[in-house]
Order: sequence, then C-alpha cells, then structure tokens
Amino acid sequence: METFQALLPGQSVQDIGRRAKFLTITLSESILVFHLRMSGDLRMEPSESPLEKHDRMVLDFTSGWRLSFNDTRKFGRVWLVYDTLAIFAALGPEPDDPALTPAKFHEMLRERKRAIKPLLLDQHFLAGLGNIYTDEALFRASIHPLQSSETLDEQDAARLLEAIRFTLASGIESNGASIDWVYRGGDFQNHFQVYQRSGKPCPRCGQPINKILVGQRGTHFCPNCQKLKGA
DNA sequence: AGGGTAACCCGGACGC
DNA sequence: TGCGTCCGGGTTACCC
Repeated sequence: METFQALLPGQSVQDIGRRAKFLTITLSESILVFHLRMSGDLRMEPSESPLEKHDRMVLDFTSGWRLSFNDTRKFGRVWLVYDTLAIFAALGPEPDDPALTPAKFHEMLRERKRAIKPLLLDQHFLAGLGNIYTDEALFRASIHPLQSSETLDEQDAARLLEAIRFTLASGIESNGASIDWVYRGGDFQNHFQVYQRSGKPCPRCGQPINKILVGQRGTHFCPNCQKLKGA
C-alpha cells in the first residue's frame, strides 16, 4: 500500500454538491470530486475512530473529524482540481432539470438512432442513470430496452421522462439500493419491479420477467408489457 | 454514428 | 474444505 499526504493547509469546506454521479466538496482554493462507482462509500467520523478495511483515502480536519473514502473494489475515483470544467464538460443534462421538457427530451431522442437502454446509460446523453434505474424506468414507461430512440413518439418520450424522474426520486427516497454488501442502509431493492427479478412474475401482468444482455449489461424487462413497437 | 469488446477491480456465488 | 471460474457495477479506449 502506497501512502502519501496531500496537505490542504488553511482550506475549509465551502460547499458540497453533486453533478451527475459526481460528488463535489468545494474547498477554499480547490475542489475535491468523488465518483463512488459501485462500491465507494464516504464516512464522516471522529479522527480517532479505527480505520476500516478498504479505506482508500482519509481527510483529517482540524475540528477533529475525519472524512474516509472507503472503496472495496477500487472502482471509485477522486480528483483534486481547481475547476470541474474538464470533468463535467461533456455531461448531458440532469434528469430533473426543468429546462428538460418532454418536448426537448423527445427532440434529443429523435436526434439519435440508438437502442434506448444504452442511450439512457450514456452520461453524455443524460446524466445520472445507472443500470438499475434504467431498467426500472423503462419498465415503468413500458418501453423495450432495445427500442431505437428515434422511433419513440412524443407520448413515449413524455412517459419515459416521467418514469426516469419517478424512479430516481423513489431511489433517493429509499436511500438507494443495498443489493451488494458494500451499500448501506438502502431500501430501494425492496421496490424493484424488474431488476434482478428474471423469471419472477411481472408486477403488472404476471408474465415472467426476462433477462437479456444489452451492451454487455444485464437487462431486465417484461416481454409482455415492454414490446418492441414498429418492428 | 453506432455497436461490440476489453479493461479496470475484487468479494461473493457457484461448480467441482 | 479448497480450489478455479464467473459475475457485475460505471466508464473509457479502441476497433470495425
């Protein structure tokens, strides 16, 4: 294990924020940016607390508190930057941006010609959806994961945008999903409609949920409720 | 432009 | 019990 010390003398926390799946801690003269990927976790605790297994970075504050970045699978990333432009420049809009109207979303979908699931996962198209939320949102909107984006009409787009917003809000309300031992305290896994429910009955029609591979990602959907249209 | 694939990482699940 | 193998999450790189 290599260790080094990064000193941030005299700097204090000015703000805490989020853009897409990135967390930002704005300091007096620089910005800490975190991406937890799937196994990352941040803890605030007294500096004298024992370190935990897989703690990858710790920040000691003069107040006696410590911020620990724990990441079992080392997938997470941390940057110390002077501005976030380079990291955030290419990101798509936030799903909850009021400027993202159903009409605008429809236009974005029509400009592309790509299977809807990988498109929704593409952070440059729309920022914030991961595999779980994409499957859940497509189910709620009754759209097949392989449906090509430009074939979705205004109503489809409006339904999908609503489903995305609803699904993300539900996940946040549940403190996320704790499907893995690395997540803590989340409850959203108890609200999954399709994700990791292959073979189990669709909550809407009772037909078995199907699982396929789309762009190397496990993809769960109801073949009866989410039919490919116009094919 | 879109897609397919591999890489990163590692603990748990699974099969033998 | 002890192996080996596969899996999956988000993202980028690279190839066709």
